Amino acid sequence: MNPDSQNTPRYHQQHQKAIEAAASVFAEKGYHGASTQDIASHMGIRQGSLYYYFTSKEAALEEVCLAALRDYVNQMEQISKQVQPLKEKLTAAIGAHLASYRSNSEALKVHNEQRLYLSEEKREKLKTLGSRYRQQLEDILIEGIHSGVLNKSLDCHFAALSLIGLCNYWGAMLTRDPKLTLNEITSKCMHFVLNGCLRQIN
Amino acid sequence: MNPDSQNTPRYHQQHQKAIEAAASVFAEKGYHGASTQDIASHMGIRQGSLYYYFTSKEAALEEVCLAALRDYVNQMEQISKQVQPLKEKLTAAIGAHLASYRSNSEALKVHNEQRLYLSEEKREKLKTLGSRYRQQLEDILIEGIHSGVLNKSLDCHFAALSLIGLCNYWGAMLTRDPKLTLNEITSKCMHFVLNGCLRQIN
DNA sequence: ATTTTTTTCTATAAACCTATAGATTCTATA
DNA sequence: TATAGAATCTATAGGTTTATAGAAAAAAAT
Repeated sequence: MNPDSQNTPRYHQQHQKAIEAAASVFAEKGYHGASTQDIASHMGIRQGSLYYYFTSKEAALEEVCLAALRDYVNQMEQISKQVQPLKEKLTAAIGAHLASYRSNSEALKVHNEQRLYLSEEKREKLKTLGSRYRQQLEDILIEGIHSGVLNKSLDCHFAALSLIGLCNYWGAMLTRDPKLTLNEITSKCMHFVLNGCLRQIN
Repeated sequence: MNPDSQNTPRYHQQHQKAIEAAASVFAEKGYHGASTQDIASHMGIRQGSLYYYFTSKEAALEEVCLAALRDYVNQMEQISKQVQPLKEKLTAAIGAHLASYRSNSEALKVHNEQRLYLSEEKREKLKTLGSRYRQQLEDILIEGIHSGVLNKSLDCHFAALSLIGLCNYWGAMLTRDPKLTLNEITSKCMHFVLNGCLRQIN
């Protein structure tokens, strides 16, 4: 394959479609449960032709994960840049996280559930991006402490990870149960994370 | 195979070993990523011999999930029966959930992450047990409201599910990062769930 | 000690899966 | 319209996987 060929608009567009198809199929069947045949069928080409866009099945998984993270980190960057009170920022962050499960061709779900099946080397690449995303969330929380909205003794690292865990759980639920609405889950998560379960004592 | 043969002590013991081997292998490689060869090797028998204990690979997954849930629901039953203040009960529940990720041959992890690969029919069977477990957690929370410890307006259903999501997340972390200690994560989860992140206003 | 039953093994059929090579069709441009 | 290059297809090698059948070994019963 001529290396230039990857610069045509058509290549770019089909490559994109291939990533989306892979994301969708991996999300449904898991990495090992999905075949390259499944992915190819999903985008309407033959199994062998897929290798014009991916060098291997594992490379497909890597691209899906990278795309998901890049999208997500960018979104978070936008949110954390904005000058807004904590609650608005956090709502935006949680909402974006949950929304990506519905819209993002399930790529984020694949990242969360299937990235362990990548080789160690490829997983490392993801880690950098992934921790940037956690760090941004953490920064939002730290800012919230400084502005006096959040508890001074909050362990922001633990809280950020917990928030991610919570969003991943409800994000996965959103993809399975169409009756759940994005807004409702977002606001319930917000309330849960901010207030906890205890009775407030005034 | 004579159907009586399943009643010998040896059969029972080996069958148990097979379930544990399957749990361990599925936890590490995922259902589709693991082969019946892997499971057999893990328990020191030949691939073909495994079919003396499982009718199929999928049946193995089902048995692992069922065993995990049964164990877990029993544990929860013990905890919810005890007459204890809410915080103690909840700590015991969270602790038991997290602990099972380390001790339980990873069967619970398999249930949480791999049960989607079961046929719909088999998944249904699990649902009953699974919702009993969620219900018990929910009941603990409801009791907490009545005793005045928890917020009256708490959505116990949502909170119970969120708690499960949180425990699954940290449980998975516990299996990956040996530096994390069970007690520390348990108490941090408790604190997070009870108090949330907001500054308490007195 | 012999027979029966249980457990494990060997060997293999049948299906499936990834990845590649080379032929073919399509598309854009000269 | 002829031609070069891009995109897709067909066919297949080489490997793995699940599941089964029948032989062999081990254990239990007579």
